Amino acid sequence: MNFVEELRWRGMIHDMMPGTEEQLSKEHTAAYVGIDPTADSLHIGHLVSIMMLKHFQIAGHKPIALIGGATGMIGDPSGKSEERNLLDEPTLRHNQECIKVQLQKFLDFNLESNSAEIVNNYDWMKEFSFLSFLRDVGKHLTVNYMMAKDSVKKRLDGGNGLSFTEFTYQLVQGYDFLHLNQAKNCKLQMGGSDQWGNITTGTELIRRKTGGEAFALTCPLITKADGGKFGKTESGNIWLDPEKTSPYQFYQFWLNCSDVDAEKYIKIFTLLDKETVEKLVAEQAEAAHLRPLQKALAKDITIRVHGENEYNQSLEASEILFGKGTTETLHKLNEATLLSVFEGVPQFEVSIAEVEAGISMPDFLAEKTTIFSSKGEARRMLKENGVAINKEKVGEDATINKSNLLNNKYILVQKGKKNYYLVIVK
RNA sequence: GGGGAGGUACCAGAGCGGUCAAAUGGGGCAGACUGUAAAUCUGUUGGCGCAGCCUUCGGAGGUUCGAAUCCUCCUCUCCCCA
Repeated sequence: MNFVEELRWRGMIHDMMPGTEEQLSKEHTAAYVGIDPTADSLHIGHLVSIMMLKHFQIAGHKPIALIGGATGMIGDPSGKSEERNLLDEPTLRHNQECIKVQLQKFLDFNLESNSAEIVNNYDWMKEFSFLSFLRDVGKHLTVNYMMAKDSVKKRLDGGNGLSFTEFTYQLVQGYDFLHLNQAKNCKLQMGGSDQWGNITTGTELIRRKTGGEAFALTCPLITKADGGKFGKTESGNIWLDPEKTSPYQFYQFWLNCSDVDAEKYIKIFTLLDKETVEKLVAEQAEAAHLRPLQKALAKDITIRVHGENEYNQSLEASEILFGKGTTETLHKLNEATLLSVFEGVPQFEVSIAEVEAGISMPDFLAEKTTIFSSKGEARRMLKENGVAINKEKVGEDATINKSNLLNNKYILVQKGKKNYYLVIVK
């Protein structure tokens, strides 16, 4: 199965320039995707294009990850995007290094023929003078062409205006492609479907300026069945960095996907082959409550990103918290297990003296700890039967005292079904 | 530079002198149902010592018994014309 066929059955192709498939079967090709270096970690939103690179490399081609140090400073008008902050160079470099480490979990940087590579467009844009840019790049494309782009048209019609900077964005990104085309013989750019306009500006620029050939391939934007934004939770992005999103939370994110989404995601975010996926889908249809799809998806991607150990711990933690876990089993857990289960769960400290004296529920939840942001909110939730201590629902009038301690120093608080907090009593 | 419109809770958006802690929708959170799903239904969504009080409607003053609502100045945003 070639690269394009592979992506096709996985539902990862939204649009493709004619001739792309031929180019790839003709010779080994280099392709790139752009990544915004706005943080020192990737989040799962980045994963789609990284998986495209991964498949690309598996197919024997050369993947390039372009860190958008320069473009990130400008702000892509495609979709609504807020004004970006200028990153200073040390931050940029730091982010680039961190991202590289994470990319190594997906791409192979030590191959003889088609090693992955990382480049940063800041490196070639920073010395580029405005005049040279106008002469060497701006001259080759007409404003008419640029205005015909959907992303530009939308903003022009929207009544909100479009700054010159944003308008120019496509030229800068287009120049990246031209640069890589000349420097590294890169002939393909991939990205999300929202990037189509920007990518084609690049291919157009290459054609007009050098007469060379270049291609574009985009994947559909990842959506959720309920229309929500993919990869976001109440607490923000799902990061690959375990400091930002614990392996347990990471694992839970995938495990919690709806059935519809899981089937889509497993094709995109894992390398499981068609046969395996089809088997899992069949199993899901038969015994949906066992959620074979979600489990396989969560397992595969958690191991890839965090490793086998972390996966096993997350699995164990999930079983204790959601499975047969009761107050008794919690009391029976030894300290080491307890701590490893709750690694990555928000923690609070309360003094032993206060616990011995007894603390009222609203005080405990909103004052001694910040599990709730106000006592009113805590009370509300208590009334709604939404708070449990050590897996046992409690009411508004309950108090915290010594009998609630697990291993003499821990209290497990549960807000709703899925949010856990560990209070350490000292 | 001239003219116009407008800044209300997480967002969108009503309210235009008292009955406004502020309609409605979306989003969030929780409960029921379930499979840690989806859909649905219900509750809730400023703070507190919670039948009461305190702080909110861009900012600062003012009018009034009483202001999100009226007046003055400031400020920010957007649109149109030059």
